[in-house]
Amino acid sequence: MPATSRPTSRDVAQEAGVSQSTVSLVLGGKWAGRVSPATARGVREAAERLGYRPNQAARNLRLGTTRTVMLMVPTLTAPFFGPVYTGAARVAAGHGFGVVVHVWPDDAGPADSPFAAPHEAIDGILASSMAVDALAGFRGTPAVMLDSDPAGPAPTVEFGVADGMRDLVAHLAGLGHRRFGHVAAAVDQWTFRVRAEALAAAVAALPGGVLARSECAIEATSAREAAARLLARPDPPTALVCDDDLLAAGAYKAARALGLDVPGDLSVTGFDDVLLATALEPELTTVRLPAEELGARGMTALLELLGGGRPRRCVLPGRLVVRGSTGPPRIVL
Amino acid sequence: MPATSRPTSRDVAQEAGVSQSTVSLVLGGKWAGRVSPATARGVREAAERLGYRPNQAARNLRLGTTRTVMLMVPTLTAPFFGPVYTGAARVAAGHGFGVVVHVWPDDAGPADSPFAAPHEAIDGILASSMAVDALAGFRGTPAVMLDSDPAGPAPTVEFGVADGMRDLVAHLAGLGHRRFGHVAAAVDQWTFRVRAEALAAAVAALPGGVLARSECAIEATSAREAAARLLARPDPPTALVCDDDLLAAGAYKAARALGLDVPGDLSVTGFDDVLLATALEPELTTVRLPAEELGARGMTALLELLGGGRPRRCVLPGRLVVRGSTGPPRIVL
DNA sequence: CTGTTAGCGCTTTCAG
DNA sequence: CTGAAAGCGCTAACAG
Repeated sequence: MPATSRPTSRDVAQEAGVSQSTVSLVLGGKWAGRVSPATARGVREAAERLGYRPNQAARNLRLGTTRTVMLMVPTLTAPFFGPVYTGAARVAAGHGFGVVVHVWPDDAGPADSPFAAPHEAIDGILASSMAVDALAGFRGTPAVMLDSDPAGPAPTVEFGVADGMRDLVAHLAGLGHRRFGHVAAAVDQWTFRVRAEALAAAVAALPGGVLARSECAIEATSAREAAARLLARPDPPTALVCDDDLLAAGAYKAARALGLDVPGDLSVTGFDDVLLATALEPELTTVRLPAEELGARGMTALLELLGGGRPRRCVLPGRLVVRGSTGPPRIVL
Repeated sequence: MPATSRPTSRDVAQEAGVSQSTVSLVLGGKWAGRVSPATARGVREAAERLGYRPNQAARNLRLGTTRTVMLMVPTLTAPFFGPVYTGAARVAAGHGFGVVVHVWPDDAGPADSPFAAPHEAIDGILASSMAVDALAGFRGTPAVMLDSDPAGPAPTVEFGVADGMRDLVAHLAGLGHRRFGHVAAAVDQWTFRVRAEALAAAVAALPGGVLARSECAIEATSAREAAARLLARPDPPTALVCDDDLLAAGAYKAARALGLDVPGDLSVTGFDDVLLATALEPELTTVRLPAEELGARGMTALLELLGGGRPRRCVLPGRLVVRGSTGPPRIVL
């Protein structure tokens, strides 16, 4: 049962008194010197009058295209990916494309239907925060990788995480910190490797700088334990650099359990600047990563790729946002 | 340029030595006594061998269907809707359906393409946390409403928010609280109206129960101010009931600014149980709303509706989760 | 400058 | 029990 039967291009042709192909040319925007301006206007008016919208299924069949792209993300429960989707979907919609999200690796089993999972019918892939082997099994499908290793085969849109980390260390060093602790996400993603390397390099470049590292899952409880391990060391760090805002929340808990004041006794920083950052007390000094723009730029690049272009690598700078969780280290008498 | 040219049903027919229509019947599962079991098996094997997947565009064109449903949400930046999408998409994928998200009302302008926005080509709508008039302009399209007023025309899947609120008040009353403050979301949504009514009723039913109310945007700073207003009253509340976990984070800030200990001087509760609830210190007593299941049940209902059925109203219970943010009120001497 | 025509891959009568 | 044929709405050759 078709939904509400909508006008077809034949109806428009009839209304305008022309042939179907003329309608197609005009509405497809390819009438440069092939259709008279007067006719074109007539067609457009007829289409308008009838409220004509082309049938996507028919276009897709004819063009061998689906006007659908897949956004691959590692999870949707993390607050970071909602905005990425929003940005991607916004740009896609502007070009008549839909976006389906695919969580990978997937916890759920395979589809229990005789028909294909939706990712069997896509024109392109936007893969966020993935290793390159995520695209295995999709060989031949145009893809753009987001927040991923730019050394891979696909074009990328990334954040300037290394610069962000350097800014963070410069900020803390300027306050007088020298002993740093890294509450590191134990997740094998490019972005976290870069964060770790940039942090290590920046601290090493600092006269008298020392860095200890403790790993945890991206989850508050695990982060609290990792932070506690760092703080239990002899000569504990005066600043905890966390790979993610949520980890910083765990660090706050560890500090509070030890009776340490943030930022009086301990400075804490996050990364990403999600909603949580301002929900915490004190508000979190962090590096803002423009997630929605990542999605938007990624989709722009993918559409360019689908159009036969070769998008250039794009780096979106992260911006240091100083709030109340960082301050000068307490002088130990 | 079609992506990788895939085998068609004609290829399968040839491989199996039968006609295209036979393939269609077998693979469509409608061969009950119309095709011999032997032939059917042959067709299936041929399809398997070739790795055949039916072309959705052709199916859609023929059937006048799109196998796409639209999920309408008020925003994607709130952490609540990611899981809703996940649940909906999981069920949809199991039936060969894709899900496109549509944020409404939309901040962005109209599409800048001559072609339809994707929501022009959908089989059904799943509208979450919306007023019924969100479906205006989609008259005729089957729809299921999520977390919305069940009095509307469409089938609904909702949370038992009223029961959850009653449990919360019972918990607080059991601890000894009588003076309540409601940090209320100033958002015109069914769920918040129900929360407010249930809270008011539960407090009114309590001997000596009093309730003050203060509204705010769903945002930590605004919530902090609303909570501060409540706490500045003569005879301030001993428990702050917040419409949302994020609002509770704001309440924490207000308490801390006044030097009040949570839960020693002030009990605070949230609603939803998002990630934030355990990131706060102390961890938040709240009502868990199974967001992913909301999406899954909603999609199940919508598919039933699309199949000609009439899904029954479904209520998913919320569960009180007691953590560290609630305790007995301090006795004022 | 405009119309005619073929066909994308599939489902579904209708004959055999 | 199986095959032949039509047509969903659209686009792109190719004629005129």
